[in-house]
Amino acid sequence: MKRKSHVTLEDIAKKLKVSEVTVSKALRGHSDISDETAKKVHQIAKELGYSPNYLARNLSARRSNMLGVVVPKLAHFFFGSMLEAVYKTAFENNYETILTVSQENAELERKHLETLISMRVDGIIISISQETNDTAIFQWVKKMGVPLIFVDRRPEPSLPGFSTVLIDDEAGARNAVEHAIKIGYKKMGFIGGGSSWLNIGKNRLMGFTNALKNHDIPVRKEWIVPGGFATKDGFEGFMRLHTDGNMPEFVFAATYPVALGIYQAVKELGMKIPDDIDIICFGDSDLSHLLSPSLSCVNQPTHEIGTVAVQTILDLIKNPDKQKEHHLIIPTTLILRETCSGFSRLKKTGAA
Amino acid sequence: MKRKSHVTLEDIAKKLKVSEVTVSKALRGHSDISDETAKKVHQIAKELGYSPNYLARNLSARRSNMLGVVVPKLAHFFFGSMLEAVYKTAFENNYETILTVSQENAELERKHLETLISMRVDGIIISISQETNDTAIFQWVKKMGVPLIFVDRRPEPSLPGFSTVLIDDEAGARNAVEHAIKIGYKKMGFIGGGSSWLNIGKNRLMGFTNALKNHDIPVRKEWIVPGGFATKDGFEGFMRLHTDGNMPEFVFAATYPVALGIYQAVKELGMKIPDDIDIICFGDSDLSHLLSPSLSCVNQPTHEIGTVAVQTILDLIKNPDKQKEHHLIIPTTLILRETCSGFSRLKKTGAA
DNA sequence: TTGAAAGCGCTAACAA
DNA sequence: TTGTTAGCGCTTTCAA
Repeated sequence: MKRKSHVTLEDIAKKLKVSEVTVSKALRGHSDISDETAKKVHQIAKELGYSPNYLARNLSARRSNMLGVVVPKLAHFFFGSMLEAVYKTAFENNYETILTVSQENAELERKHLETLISMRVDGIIISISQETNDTAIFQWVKKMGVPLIFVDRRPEPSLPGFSTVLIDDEAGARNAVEHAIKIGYKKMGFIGGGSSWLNIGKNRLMGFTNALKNHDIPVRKEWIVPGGFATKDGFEGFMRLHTDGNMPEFVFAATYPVALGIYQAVKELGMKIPDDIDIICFGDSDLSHLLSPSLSCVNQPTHEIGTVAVQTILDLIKNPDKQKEHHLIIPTTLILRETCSGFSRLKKTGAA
Repeated sequence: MKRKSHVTLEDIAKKLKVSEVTVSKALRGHSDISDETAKKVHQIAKELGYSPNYLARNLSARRSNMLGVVVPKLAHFFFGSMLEAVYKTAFENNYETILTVSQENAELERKHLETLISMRVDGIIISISQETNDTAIFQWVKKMGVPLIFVDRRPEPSLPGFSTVLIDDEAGARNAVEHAIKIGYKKMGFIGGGSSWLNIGKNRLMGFTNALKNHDIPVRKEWIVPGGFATKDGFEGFMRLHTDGNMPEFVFAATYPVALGIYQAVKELGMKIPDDIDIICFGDSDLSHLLSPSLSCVNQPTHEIGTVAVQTILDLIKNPDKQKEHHLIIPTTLILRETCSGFSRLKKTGAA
């Protein structure tokens, strides 16, 4: 494990016959130092191949310039895309991003939070796992003096004292379902995202039921199939609906992966979208438009979420005193493609 | 930026009237310490809410238990999926993963490598950007005494002194194209992945040409459209092919995103797969089978790559002396779906 | 089994 | 503008 030790401030200082402090300041562009000295220092640092030791720097300075991030999944378009923006914005603000993945597992999530605290990150951005229902760990993080914000997914009910950057889940789902109603659908189903301690499942379902209420359409329990947020939840959910017989004519998928699972189930069952079942889902992806039929979605601006999340946490880091809560709600847009288009409905009514 | 300071070893030591060293050892399960003392120490640590300071620990111990990772893109199935395995394997081995994203940009990649060195990661796993053609930075990393391995993408020609975990690109592409030839195609095209300083583009193209050579089919330059590895490269590549007129009957896509771009172009041009053009691509995704027609692929075992990459770098970290190169080549499998199936070809020859 | 001493490489006061 | 002093919180000898 031993390796030839790195060049240090001391090496540069000795070579130039100045103090370490002078070198340290010069390297960090401190205004104290004369242009001449600064130039020399940079010169020698380059010659010697100096690489500052962040461990030492951060330990000494009592801040790490690191942001901790916890997400439930990586290989999903939403998180991958959001994280690109997080990395970019953090980098632009001179922060390093320490990413951890909970794999939708509450225990792993807890360990990751402990690790991030031990790494002394300056702040934490988290999108909680679908299992997380114990909020003690977040209180502990807070007690450790590290600001934490929830992005996209937060505990339900909301946790006082923590800022959030959320999507307008209720309105997004409601608008989509009202669109389906306008086209003429009356038998409405909902699949996925059922855990009652997560905001996104609850609010999307609420948007769904609100849409039905607004149009005096009865909510039928047997057409609401809760579950997780993954592809397999969509697949199994639709299969269950099918086994029960008496299908709805439209389903709202709680997430994009859920919609993929539904596509898969529909294909296996030899059914057709939109003829046998029509669909809109919450969340877009770069290839929704390549599915057949192309999938209509409630679009979440993934990059904006990532960017705003970083800005929010940086603000909290820089102003630890006025710890008032920020609650940003980011609006969605409905993107209509081939599913649930007026056209597909017309075809059907014509045929009926 | 100030915050109430954390609990330290000293706090625990004072409370127990033992030395810091004893506490440090006890907390790390060092064999020196009596069970009794150890128990007490853990007890108090818990009571006080002690969280070890990794910055201090790593600075003092001269190793960080951190792995640095650089990938070109995040929102792509291949990297997202590979990274899940990297995180998992690293975690199981008590390593933290520091992920950085180059966005296919060589300059950013260089900065990230410098940052990782400054963070004093114990080793680096990198999949280089499609722009990277200056290898000096890798030599510099080596000089800094930090082991680095290339995974999936490495500079071309290969860089002596660095271990690699690669896919068998040549064989994967060759087998796929030979399959297409067996089905009866003779007019063969290749789109994407053109930069000659990246192994994957070069070797996949080589597999393509080898397949043609093996079957005495002439390689036609105008049907080989180089470019990058992204969706837009596939789209633009296919459009160029179309503008030139005189299309091939089959194209091999250098990557999965390239194939998506081709699907998009085909759709916009009002053409049909596989009737007008047939396709196989290098790299699978969780929803290839939902495309229409479902896409046949050369499957790369993403999880295996990530796992093996971590194992390789850990081995290098643990045995810095015997620095012999490891070169792992991971085989691929051809997954046939609706594109380029015998069936689709039969239909066509029947119709021709 | 325990602890004293020395330092990892850097930065933040404060003096000069 | 530069340097001195005093840590940051921990681990690694090595002696007791």
